[in-house]
Amino acid sequence: MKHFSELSGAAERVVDVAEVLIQQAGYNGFSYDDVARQVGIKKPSIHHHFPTKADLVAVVAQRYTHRFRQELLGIEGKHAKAAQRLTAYAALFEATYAQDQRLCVCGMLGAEAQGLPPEVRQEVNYFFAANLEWLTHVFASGAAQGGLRLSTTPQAHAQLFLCALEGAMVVGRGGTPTMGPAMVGESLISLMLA
Amino acid sequence: MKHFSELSGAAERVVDVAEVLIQQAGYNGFSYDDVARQVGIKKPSIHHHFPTKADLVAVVAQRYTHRFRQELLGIEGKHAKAAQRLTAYAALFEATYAQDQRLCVCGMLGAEAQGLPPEVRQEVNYFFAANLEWLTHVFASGAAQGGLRLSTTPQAHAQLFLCALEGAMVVGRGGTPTMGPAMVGESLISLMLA
DNA sequence: GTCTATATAAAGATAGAC
DNA sequence: GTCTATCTTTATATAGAC
Repeated sequence: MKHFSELSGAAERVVDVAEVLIQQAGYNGFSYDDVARQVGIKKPSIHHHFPTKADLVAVVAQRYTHRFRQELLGIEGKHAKAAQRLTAYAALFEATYAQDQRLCVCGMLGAEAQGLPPEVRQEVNYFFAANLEWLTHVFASGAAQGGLRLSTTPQAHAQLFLCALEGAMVVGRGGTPTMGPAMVGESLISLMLA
Repeated sequence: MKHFSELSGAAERVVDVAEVLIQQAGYNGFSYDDVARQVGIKKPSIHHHFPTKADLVAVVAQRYTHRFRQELLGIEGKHAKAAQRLTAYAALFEATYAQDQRLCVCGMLGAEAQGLPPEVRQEVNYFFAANLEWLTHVFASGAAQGGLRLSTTPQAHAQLFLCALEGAMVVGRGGTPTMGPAMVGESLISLMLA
């Protein structure tokens, strides 16, 4: 598969637009023509960069995951305590959601997963696995350092935290203003403070 | 809008099939022809019962929400303690998820909400509002009775609980086996036991 | 890299017969 | 209530010129 680091300028603009469209409407909710119009080129030019829709979306997910992992490293460099890291982690989701209630790319694709091409599913899966691994480490450290009080395994806390944030982006999108990821994350963290 | 209680036998079979298709692939992931084939009739017959796709999906969501509220009443009749009610509530999500990782109808439609017809969005919104109201009451009761230890408002706990369960159905659908709604719910409940 | 033109299939929806 | 036939639009994708 193509790697996002090898994209030309035009191809990168295509990925930029496709990413937002996926966050808004999902894999089945946008077309090559939507992308073409927003980028300002024609449909066949999109196919030139990404022969199939599966190619395009896989690269979108790949780049999204890579950037997310960069953010995780950034959090590790900026915060020492587990609770601070979790707050910063929730803020990543909040930053996306604050832009017109955009969804996590992989949250949206995860919901649609059953009908997606394998290469896309694989990238989505990798995103969740990487996040769970990172969160598991944070919870284990928090428990060891005494800052967090766990009621079960670090793995289960990681799963719970990720699910709560992904869910926060889905719930209430219908219209009624509800709590966003940052507040949901804060509620959960407050339950685990030692 | 049509009410699900007025559906003919054939129309109800259409709704049955559409419900599962929505859970698997979402609003944009299935077609009238998919429904027609599975029901065993032709496409125009579906249009006879539901002129537009928005009509059909709105009725699916409407019936889904009604049945969910019946389940909530059932839980109230079966369990007195807040913690028990929350476990039973999580089991509702687990029962759906256990069938080929089917999603909550309104979780899926919530993710797609930005591109959906207003009448569908309204039903989805009503589902979330009804669930949050019920959960808020359970948490308030649990705190008053002393069975649950809340770190913030009952409203925030309700939001957190619903988000965690909806998220649990999305995360890990990519392939890696992770925790389902029942386990995520149990992890969260264990954090709140007094 | 981008375009015009085109192929092919599928989508949502309607008309009108039975 | 169901069907065949059809309309119209859109989707993904390709061929080949510039």
